[in-house]
Amino acid sequence: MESNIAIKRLSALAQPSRLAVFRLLVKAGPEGVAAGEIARLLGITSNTLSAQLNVLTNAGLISSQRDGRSIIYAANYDGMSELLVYLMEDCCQGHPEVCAPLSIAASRAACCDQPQGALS
Amino acid sequence: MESNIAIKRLSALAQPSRLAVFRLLVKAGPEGVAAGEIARLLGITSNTLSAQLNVLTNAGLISSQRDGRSIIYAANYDGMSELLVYLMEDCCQGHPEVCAPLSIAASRAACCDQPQGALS
DNA sequence: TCCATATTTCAACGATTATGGAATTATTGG
DNA sequence: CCAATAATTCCATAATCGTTGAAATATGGA
Repeated sequence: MESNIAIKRLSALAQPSRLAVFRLLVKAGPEGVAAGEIARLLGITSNTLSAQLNVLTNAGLISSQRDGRSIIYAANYDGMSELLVYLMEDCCQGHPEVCAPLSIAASRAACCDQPQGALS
Repeated sequence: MESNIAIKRLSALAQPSRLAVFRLLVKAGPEGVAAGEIARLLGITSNTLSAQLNVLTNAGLISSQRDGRSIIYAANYDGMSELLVYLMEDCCQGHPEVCAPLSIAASRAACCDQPQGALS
């Protein structure tokens, strides 16, 4: 992952409305939520939300798909995953003991009951 | 973790110089790096760097300690860990299959060879 | 005390960004 | 084709942010 893409994603998430939108979509799962409903749920005007959705999309954090008159937005889990990897990837250079808590936190925060054998 | 703190940390990291500083300190480990050396390594003027270090400090991502004439900065791994947990904490509400790759990525990116039994 | 080094603070400029009103495009149903 | 709904684009304004020169503070050594 390139630095400028990481910046783009961090910038996209570093704004209250966009972070709320992203977390809403993360919670909503792969089915996604229509733009209008996002606006209603978060109390944002539609044109402002449109700009925010555009930023998140350009950052590769969400994707969209038309469904009739609505456009459905969904979180891009791969994009989020890449960012997390980027933020953590240099944490152990010569100091594995330092970021052990980080590793544990990541494992615990990530999915509820994943089999630990999943990591090759 | 509160939303505004997450925003503060994401904002702090969402800037090229600051992300570079943070990753440098993450790589450097707990011994840290003096402000002047950070400036030299990254080619940033000292006053600009001082402002950046202040932002990272206020976000709880780094901490400092005087050593003679120099001030040594070091990454705050706990602060980073909290942010990662916050970003991931809602990813599995009813859809564990979706964020399994994220969990695997987190485990793989985090420390090199941590014993898997470390997670309770 | 005086000087050099290390870092921070202050003030100001230029650039970027978030926001909302108004107009525009796209889709559905009558 | 026309009206209604859904979302986006355009434009202007206000606010925030990064950067730098210059001055100020803190420490160590002579």
